[in-house]
Amino acid sequence: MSRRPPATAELPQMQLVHLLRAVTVGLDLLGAGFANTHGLHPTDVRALIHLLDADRTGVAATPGWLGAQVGLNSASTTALIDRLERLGHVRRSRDPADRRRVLLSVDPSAVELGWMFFGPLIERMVTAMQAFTDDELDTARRFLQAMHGAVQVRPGSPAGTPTPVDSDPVPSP
Amino acid sequence: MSRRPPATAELPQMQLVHLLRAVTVGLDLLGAGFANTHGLHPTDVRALIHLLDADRTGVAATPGWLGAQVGLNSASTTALIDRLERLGHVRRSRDPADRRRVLLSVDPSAVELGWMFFGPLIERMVTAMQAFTDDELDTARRFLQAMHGAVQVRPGSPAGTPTPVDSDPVPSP
DNA sequence: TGATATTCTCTCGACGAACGAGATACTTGA
DNA sequence: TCAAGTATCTCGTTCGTCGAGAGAATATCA
Repeated sequence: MSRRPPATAELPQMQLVHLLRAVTVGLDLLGAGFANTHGLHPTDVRALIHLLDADRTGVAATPGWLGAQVGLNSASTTALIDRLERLGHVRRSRDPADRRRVLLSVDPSAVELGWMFFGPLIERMVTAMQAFTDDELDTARRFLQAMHGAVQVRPGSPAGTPTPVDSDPVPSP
Repeated sequence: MSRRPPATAELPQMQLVHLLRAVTVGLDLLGAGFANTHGLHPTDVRALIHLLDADRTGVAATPGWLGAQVGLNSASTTALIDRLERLGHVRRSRDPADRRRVLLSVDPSAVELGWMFFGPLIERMVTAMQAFTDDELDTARRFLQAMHGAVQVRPGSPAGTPTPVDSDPVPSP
């Protein structure tokens, strides 16, 4: 108890921290539920999200890149891609420019799966956003960008942190 | 592609959705990094967070409750608590009122661990919040609450969704 | 009171995701 | 051409998770 920093517990800022974390927990549970509804593992869902993101933003997805995104070993990444390929959600092809590399392309079935997950969620979110003015949404956007920055650790993240993410998943507007 | 809803891709709302998801991904990776730095598993970290929340808000934590929070089987929940108990972060004790139930109490070491994780993160977040006025922070709070509501699914969540959470992790202000 | 159903937790055996170490294929620079 | 570096994959092990079911305590009703 005495170790607890003095007055942070009641600051309105702490409400926001807890709230943000609650949203995160909710999204995680949502993803986990969607995963075992479709015979996937939570990691598979996360991987699919990253692959769809890459597809959407034109980033070239390779096993190494994907492993970095989801924080996985190379061995585990291979196994992950094997699973997704076996399910028909992803295809491997050699990069003609650098034939060491393998390029991952998402199948339409993966896109469809993505929309099955995100579609209703996005719908609920967008509906909820209708209660806000454009200015307020812009404030929320700036706020989330600030939080996104606070979450990205780059300095002395002690050993084993799988976060050397090079490409920002959210391209600045 | 033809399955993609018409014009959602470029709406400013979509920016917010992607941004929120990016923050979630960041927090997840942060948790995973913290986990294997301390010889824990991501699930253990999530469980500790819930246990600390319960401790903070005065909710009685039991194995069943914890399992529901993290979306785990009863067998897995037992194993999870075994791990945490072996590490000295949690203690089991019988509920004197209902002697079927086991009450979980967090050790000070767990609280310390929690602050090692959240301390720096909260600091960065609160610092980032200083760039916002009180009104703006209030807008952000309302926005996050709306998103939190959108994330909580209650109706026909198809089979296996582990989200029948009864107690709101974020007590309304 | 006694019998039955319900609730909560734990044990057992099996599966498979993730890891570490090392092998293989390709590219780049001297 | 050869060495060093990079990208991916293979092999064997560990351990978290699951399904099924047992045990203990409580609640319900005749």
